[in-house]
Amino acid sequence: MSSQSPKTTPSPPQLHLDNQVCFALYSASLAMTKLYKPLLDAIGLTYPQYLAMLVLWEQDGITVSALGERLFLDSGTLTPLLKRLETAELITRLRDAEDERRVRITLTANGRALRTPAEAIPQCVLQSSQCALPELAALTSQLKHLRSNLTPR
Amino acid sequence: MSSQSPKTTPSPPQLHLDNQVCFALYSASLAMTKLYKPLLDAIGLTYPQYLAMLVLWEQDGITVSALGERLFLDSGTLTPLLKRLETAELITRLRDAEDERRVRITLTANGRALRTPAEAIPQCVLQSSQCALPELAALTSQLKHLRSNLTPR
DNA sequence: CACAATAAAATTGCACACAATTAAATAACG
DNA sequence: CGTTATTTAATTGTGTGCAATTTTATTGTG
Repeated sequence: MSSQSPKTTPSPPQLHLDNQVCFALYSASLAMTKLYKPLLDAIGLTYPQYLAMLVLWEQDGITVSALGERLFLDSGTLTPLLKRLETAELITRLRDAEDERRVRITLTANGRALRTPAEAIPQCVLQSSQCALPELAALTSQLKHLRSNLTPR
Repeated sequence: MSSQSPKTTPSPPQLHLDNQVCFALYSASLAMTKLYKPLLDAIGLTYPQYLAMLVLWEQDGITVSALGERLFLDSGTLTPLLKRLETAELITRLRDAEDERRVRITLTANGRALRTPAEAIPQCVLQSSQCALPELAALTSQLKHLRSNLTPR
């Protein structure tokens, strides 16, 4: 004799949006990307392009597949992204003479030089995040742990 | 007099990929989506469509903008997504008679019925994540806190 | 009531993500 | 040595995300 419609039951708590880790993760990640947007616009990169550049600043001359392993992305995502970085003259894409299947990504002078303005970004993000550094470090480590649990070997 | 190339300096630690919260967040979120993929394929939803359905199972008849506020997504993302859910006959999209600018999203019988198989998913994800529930709950709350700090009011 | 300001969706254009397939090169093996 | 298997990128097609613009409807103001 409730006033509710006879055919519907309330959604169970385990299905509530705000109880889902997956949504907290998804929405926090999108919010983070939006925070980076204006900073990256200033140096002409998109967020995934910035991640690729972070790897290249550490390991120049890496192959597409090695880059993909660092970023957890495949050639379907990376090939067009890298072509755009090439068009922007930040990298070159060259077949490896040793093994013609491989494509090596090498920074141009422009690409190397872009690191200098990029070095200011992490500090900038830290401040906007309104979070303490140790808190963020702890979160990073928990997220890596979760990621490694979620990623099939 | 080092053996290194004279023009390059090692990338500073604050730029290292594995020291970035943003990348931990980004890569964990993508890994989570991949974990959901086979479960959602079984009920014919993509991951963002599933999130929209979670909201609708809680609040049927909501407007597009209210849905967007829950999901932190705008009409540019939601309109095509909702059209696909309409084509799949899970929802209807109807202009509000009170205010013709608004579009109300209402579940169809199929859409309501889909909740039952969906109820098994969270348990399933929990197990695959190899994480303890309290750990995930704590992470969820930290992520929400971060998201609210990152989201401009 | 006219008319400017505001609000809600939709549209357009660009850049991811990713599954699935294809193409080319190398490795493995009988 | 030749054929099969494997590896590496590229390609194709679908579905997001999001900025910017457009369209239509409502609200606010004189």
